[in-house]
Order: sequence, then structure tokens, then C-alpha cells
Amino acid sequence: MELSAKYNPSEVEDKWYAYWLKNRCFHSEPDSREPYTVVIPPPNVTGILHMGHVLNNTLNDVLVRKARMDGKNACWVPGTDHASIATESKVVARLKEQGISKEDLTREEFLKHAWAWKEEHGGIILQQLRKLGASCDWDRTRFTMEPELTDAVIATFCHFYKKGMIYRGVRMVNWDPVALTAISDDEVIHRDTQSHFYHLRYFISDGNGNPTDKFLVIATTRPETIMADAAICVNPNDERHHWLRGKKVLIPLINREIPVIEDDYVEMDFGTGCLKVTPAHDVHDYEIGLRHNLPVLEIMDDHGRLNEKAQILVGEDRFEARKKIVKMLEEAGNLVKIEDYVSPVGYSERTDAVIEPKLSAQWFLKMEDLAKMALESVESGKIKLIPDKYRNTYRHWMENAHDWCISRQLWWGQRIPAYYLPDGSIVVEETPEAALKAAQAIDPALTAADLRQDEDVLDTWFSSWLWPISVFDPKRPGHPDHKPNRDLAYYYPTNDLVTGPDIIFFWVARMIMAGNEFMSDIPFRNVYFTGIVRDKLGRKMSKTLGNSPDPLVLIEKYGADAVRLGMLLCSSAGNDILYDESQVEQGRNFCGKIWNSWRLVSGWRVDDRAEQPEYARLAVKWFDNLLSRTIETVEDHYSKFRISDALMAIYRLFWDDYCSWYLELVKPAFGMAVDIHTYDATVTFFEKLIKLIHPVMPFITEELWQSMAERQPGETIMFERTPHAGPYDAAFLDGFETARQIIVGVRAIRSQKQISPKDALKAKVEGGFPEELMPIVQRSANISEFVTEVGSASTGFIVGTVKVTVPLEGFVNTDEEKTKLEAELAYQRKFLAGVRGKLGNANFVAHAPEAVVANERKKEADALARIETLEASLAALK
RNA sequence: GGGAGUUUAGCUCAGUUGGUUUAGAGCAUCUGCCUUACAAGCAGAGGGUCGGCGGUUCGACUCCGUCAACUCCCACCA
Repeated sequence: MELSAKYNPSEVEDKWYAYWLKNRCFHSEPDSREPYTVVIPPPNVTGILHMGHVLNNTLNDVLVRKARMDGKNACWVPGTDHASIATESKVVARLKEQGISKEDLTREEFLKHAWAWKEEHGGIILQQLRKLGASCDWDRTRFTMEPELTDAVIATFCHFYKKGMIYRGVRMVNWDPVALTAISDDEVIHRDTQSHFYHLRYFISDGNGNPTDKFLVIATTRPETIMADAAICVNPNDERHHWLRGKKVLIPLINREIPVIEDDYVEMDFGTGCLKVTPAHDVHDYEIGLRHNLPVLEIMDDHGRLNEKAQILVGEDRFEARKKIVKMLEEAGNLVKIEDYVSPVGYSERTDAVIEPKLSAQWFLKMEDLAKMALESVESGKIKLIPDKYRNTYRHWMENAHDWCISRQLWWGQRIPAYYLPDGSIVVEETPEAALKAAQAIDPALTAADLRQDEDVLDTWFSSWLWPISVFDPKRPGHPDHKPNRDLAYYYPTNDLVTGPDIIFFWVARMIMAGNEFMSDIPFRNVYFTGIVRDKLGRKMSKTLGNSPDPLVLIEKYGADAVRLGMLLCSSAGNDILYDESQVEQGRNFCGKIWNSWRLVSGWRVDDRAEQPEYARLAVKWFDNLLSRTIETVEDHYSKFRISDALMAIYRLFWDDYCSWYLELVKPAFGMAVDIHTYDATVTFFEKLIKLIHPVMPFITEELWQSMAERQPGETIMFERTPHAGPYDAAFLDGFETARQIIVGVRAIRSQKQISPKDALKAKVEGGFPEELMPIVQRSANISEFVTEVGSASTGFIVGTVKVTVPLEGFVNTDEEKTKLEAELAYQRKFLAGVRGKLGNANFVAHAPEAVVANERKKEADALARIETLEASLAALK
């Protein structure tokens, strides 16, 4: 088959992906083979492909395709995540564009809009993954909010509730006043923010609610919350404030009387040493309030506006209120001074709103036991984290795990299956019917209308932590007694998980917990953490910076194989990767190299009666050995998840060894035919090479594999076996390496002395060089003959124990040449002195391993030989 | 403030229990080549006192201490 002059990725890629789909090449069913299972980290259902996905899914696909070619039953389960906060906020934003406010809709109406949005935009990302070549089993595509998986989530909640591990508590939560939901600690980003420190004067009460002329000064960044103050707190050891004991002070502007209390929490040297305690609006103040039985007065509504309990500035937004109250305080004479102050402020990860600490009734899952077991799974080595350094991070997190706030004040998600009875008691059941039955056990007169289901939905991670189980058997989570179905029994536990370190606690740790709870087994054996993709200046990719390339545009421009290779080239595990388009260019160039090398070989005219030249026989022998040795190296790299190293070994084997050396050695002269033995070997090598490359570059390798021979319909390189590493002759490879260096050396001399490549040289090679490799040197270095005597003007070099001398009669000699040789001679003498110093050290000879000492002696001999050659060359120049 | 990590060529990184390395690779740079597979290429070359200082050792990129810079995570002082 004739190849086009240039490789055209876009044609090839669509063709072969369609072919793979048509032949169901990605589909897996349990059988007698060993399974290799991975589940995709489910992207947001409404998300679009970004560079992070490209990195992650390329790595995943390489592992899956490699396993498939190793003869395993590979199954990669794809799917998407409903991502409650992200998706809901997108839907709300779109409704807003249409002039619809979420608050005007009923829950059912809103969900109808949300599902419509999901149908419209959902799964785009899965289509985009196909462009990348992802070999997911699309028949198994799952969605975390599909009915079966929703049932699994509900059952899980009931399971933990009945086990007593879920409780409802009033807690200070991080309230997002824009998204109108509580978010977890981990979703809050603290940023240093320029603000002010307001020093406020609180007058001491005379006991009847009237101010005296005595006062204290507190410092606060949030003057708008003073109306919620419950006390002033000082450190009991702070003598400056002892006079305040038992006193009461008046809140400025509203003149409400509050006590002065003492607590160790207050630091004497910070601010004024007096702290206003506002239990409803600050986490620490809340805890102080608990210790001192202080009343909790909430003066802010869900939107962050002051409510009627504030008495003043009712209805004002918190930041507006701050500006206004400062003015009022100033006018009232309570403002002492304002300092500039930089303080850390919590922002919502999703909406970037300033987080408001807020008391709220939430559902919690106890973490203590779950975390202990999850820590064990990693500490014992049952689960390996790659790179290993994440074990420290993991341990630290697991030992300090807080209870998990699992409720979210949203509508998009799994609604909490808790039902409130008129008397305030709660029943938790998987279905409304079961809940009614349970309620009637308490009060037989109750009807369905009397039950009110909790309004909140569950945290998205509360569904994704079941992912490795529920994608195979959604009945199992929540029902540890349910017998695993065939898929779950066969595919679980999965083998590898590829994900980012940012969700080690959100997702990875929790999957381990769910695995322990519902399977009594780990969910995966290895977790491979990718780095974060950054631009070449080291900045995070972000929409606002505009530094994030669109992967689809890149694929269009360079081809999917090039994008995949470019991504992998710079991705050692766990390190952030600095993406640069030049890496993708490198990938494209490699595609071109592969393509052209086959154009060369496929265009050869074959003479099946010609003898195989000796140099070709040697070249074939060499590459065959080298291939085996490299495959061994590559396998070793893969086994340690050193994907970029494996890739680099293959890349260099193909480019440097196969193309630059092997093909150059065996390629016939223009117009000549190649003998059949060499041709067959060359084709076999090529086929093995593209099989090695296939996991990384699936499209071009499929195209070439299909075109190099007649293939049956449905046949694919995907199901070919990884080339096997046979035994190899290391000594022969070393010998060839020496030959290669001689050739390089002769070429260098030719280049330095400006001797045309067409002019054949004479040379003298002596030493431990295997004579049988002479034909290689002769052919490749264009050496006409090997002489026994060299003429008066000559130059040379040493490769290991081999000495090469090249006569230079007739070629230019200059003083420059002399200077160079003298410099080199001086260097070698200095080096020799160093080595001899070492060998003269009795301690070195006594303590160092024999091999090391032998190596030093070899260095000594080499240096001596080099000096000898240099001196001879120098003498010849004179 | 607490914890973890990083620091090796212009850039991105290897360097596997201290000695088979006169510290390697890819990219980039420079020089010479349009040589009939490939200029997205070929043939060469240059470039590093392995962050600083100190210690252990016959020997340190490797181990210890210390300092510095950067990154991430956790907590956060009203």
C-alpha cells in the first residue's frame, strides 16, 4: 500500500476510532483472563475538556492499552459526575439570563430545568475524550445521578444512619451567601485580604444600662457584627484588664448590656487584649460561647444581609453595613482609630464569595473509625501511592479527619432520605413508602401527607466515593450483605487509579473508606498521582489568565497522538508539569519520523536471491539484541509507573537506534535492491516497534500496522501482544557500542578537518575491538582500508580499550590544531594525576569494592593511552 | 505558626540502598549540510565548582546539621 507523503492525523484518527467502536474493541466482559480494571475519575457532567483531563486520561489510556496488549482483560469504565454545586450554579446562571430566579421556582420545576441542561450539555466531555483516543468501555458509561446510582447513595445514607454513624448537629459551617449553601472546610480558600482594624470604644455600664465615662477598647475587622456581641473577653492573666472583672459594658449604637468574661483563648499581645465575642458569626467565638453559656444571636440572613435582630441597618448587605456602621460609630464617638490590616479571609472555591461563618443544622458522618481503617489500608502497603511522598500527606490528613458534613443546601443532587414527623422525630428510610411504614410504627394515624422530607441534598463526594463499587453493582453499596454480581466479583478491586493530588482526601481517601465498609476490601491497588498542569511560566492554567489551550484545537492542529506524547514527555509522577506547545510539536515530529521511516522501508525493492552483506547481518543481529534489552528496560519502567521514562526509552530506540543507525546501515544504495533476509528483519523490527509505541500513540500505529500487511476485518493492533524481550548478548551490544563510538569519532575528525564525507579515509584500529564488527565501521565511517602503519601526520582517539589512529596526510594542519591537542593533553595529565592520587591512597584500595578499584585502574590505563596518542599526534604535527 | 516537598546544563527532568559517570537525557542554542524516507530533517559542537556553608567518610549529587529560595498542604489571632 502506497503511503501519502505526509501523515494526516485527522483523517486517520476518525477512521480508526470509528473502526474500534464498530468492532467493540473496548468492550469487556468477565472471562477466564486476568482482569485489568480502572474507573475514570468522573469529570463534571457539564464540564469541557481541559489540559488536566488530557494528562489524566492519556496516562489512564496508556495503562489500559498496555494491559490489553499484555493479554489482560482490560476494562476502563467511563462516566460523569453530577457535581451538585458546580452544575447547580451553572443552571442558576442560565435561568438568570432568561430572567428566571431560582427562588421563584419550585424544587420540581428547577430540577426539570436542570435535567434539561444536563441533557443538552451533559456528556460533551465524553465525546471529547474519544478525540483523544481514550479506549473506555462506553457500553458501561455511568452517571452518578442516574437512578441506580442514586439508589446506591440513598441506601448508603440509610446504612450509616442505622449504624449510628450519621447524626444531625448544629454546627458552625462555612456559609456561601451566593450559592446559599454550606460548604466543607476543604472548599474554602483562605486568601490574605487587605482590610481594616477598627478600634472601638465600649463604655462601661453603670448597672442600669447607662454609660459611665469609663470604657474599654476592642479591635475588630467586622464592626457590622457588634450587634450580635454576647460578651467582651479578656485573658485572665492580663493585669491591665483586671479592673473590668464583673463589669458590664454597652454595645455601641444599640446600648445592649453584655458581660466581661475571661478566657485563655484571648491573646494579651494581640490587638488591645480585649475580644468581642460574637458566637453566631465566628467559629472561635462560638466555642467561647459554648464554654461560657453565652446566648447566640444571629443577625444575618442567608444572603449575608442584616436582619431585624440587628436593630439597625436592617436589610443592608454585610459589606454595605460595614461602611455605614463605621460612619455611625464615628459620629457616636465610639471609633478610636482605623488601622490598615491584612488578614486571611475565607473565600468560596466555587463562587469566590466571602465565606460567612453561620450556625446551621447539618448532617454529619462520623469519620473516626472510617479514617482509622482507611489509614491502615495505606500504611500496611495494601494500597500503594505513587509517588510515595503522598503517604505522609495522607497520614496527616487521616489522623486529623473531622466529621464529614454531608448535607448541602441545594436541589441538584440526591435528596436526603430523612423524613420529619409532626412531632419532630425523624425516620430515615430508602423510600417514602418505607418511611411511612416506619412512621406508622410510631403513630399509626400518620399518613404520607404528614411526612416532610429533608430539603437538603447530599454532598457530591457522597456519591463519588462509591464509584469503584457502584459502577459494577449499584446494589452493593448500602447493603454489605448483598451478594456481588458477576461484574463486581470479577472486576473489583480495580487495579490503578490515576488522579490529581488535590482530591486525595475528598475522593481517594473516601473511596478507600467506602471500600472497607461495603467490600471489606481496597478499591484499587495503586494510586498514581499526576501533577497539576501549569503553563511554561509555572502558573496554573485558568480561564481568567487565558493561558489554557483548548485541547481540541491542539488535536486538530497536531493530531491526538502528538498531544498525547507531548503531555507524557514531561510528566514524571506527582510533579507539576509545565506545559509548552513545543512538546506537542515534538510529538508531531515523532509522528512524522515514524511515518517516513515506513515510507522508506515499504518503498524498498527486494531481491530474494541476493546474499545478505556481512554488515547487514551484523546490524540485524545488533538491533535484535538491542530491542530485547530495551523492552526489558521499558517493562521495568512500566512496572514502577515511570511512564515518561518508558516512553523516552522507546522514543530513543526508535529515533536514534532504529532510524539513525539501523536503517542507515542496512539501507540499500540508490537504485539497488535489498536482500530478503534484511528486508524481513527490518519489517519485523518495525512491527515490534509500533506495537511498543501503540499504547502512547494509538492512531498512527494502527494506521501503519493495518497498511503494512493484509489484515482481516476487525483485526487491530490493539489486540496484538506486547513484544517479548528475548535473551540478549550484552557483550555483543557493548562491542557494537564501541564500533558506534569509533564511527562517531572518525566522523568528528572528518568534520573538524573538513574532509568531505565522500573522501574515504584510512584508519588503524587496535585493541580489544571485536574484528567481526569491522564491516560495520568500514561501511558507516566510509573507511577505505585499515592500515597497519600510519603516516607522519595523524590524529586519533581512544574508545575504551580501543585505539584508533587516522592518517591525515594531505589534509590541513594548523597551529590551532596544535593548541587544541596541547590543551587536551594537559587536561588528560591532570586527570591522570587525580586517578593516581586515588589509587595511591591505601585506604581507598583497602575499603572500596574491587570493581570500583578495577574501574579506577581502567581509567588510569585509558588516560595513559590517550596521552600516548595525543603525544604521537602532536609529534606528527611538528 | 505546624507539616511535607523541591533546589542538578538556557528550559523540563533522570540520577535505584555513598564508589562501575571525567554527573546523564529530551528540548532549546550554535556550526556545517536542500545527501532521492524525513529541513517537522541529517552530521557535529558548546554548555553544570549538582542552592550556600559546615560535618561524617579513604571517598558525598547521594548521609547528617544549618542557612537561603521556591512550591504545596493544614491551621489561622479578633
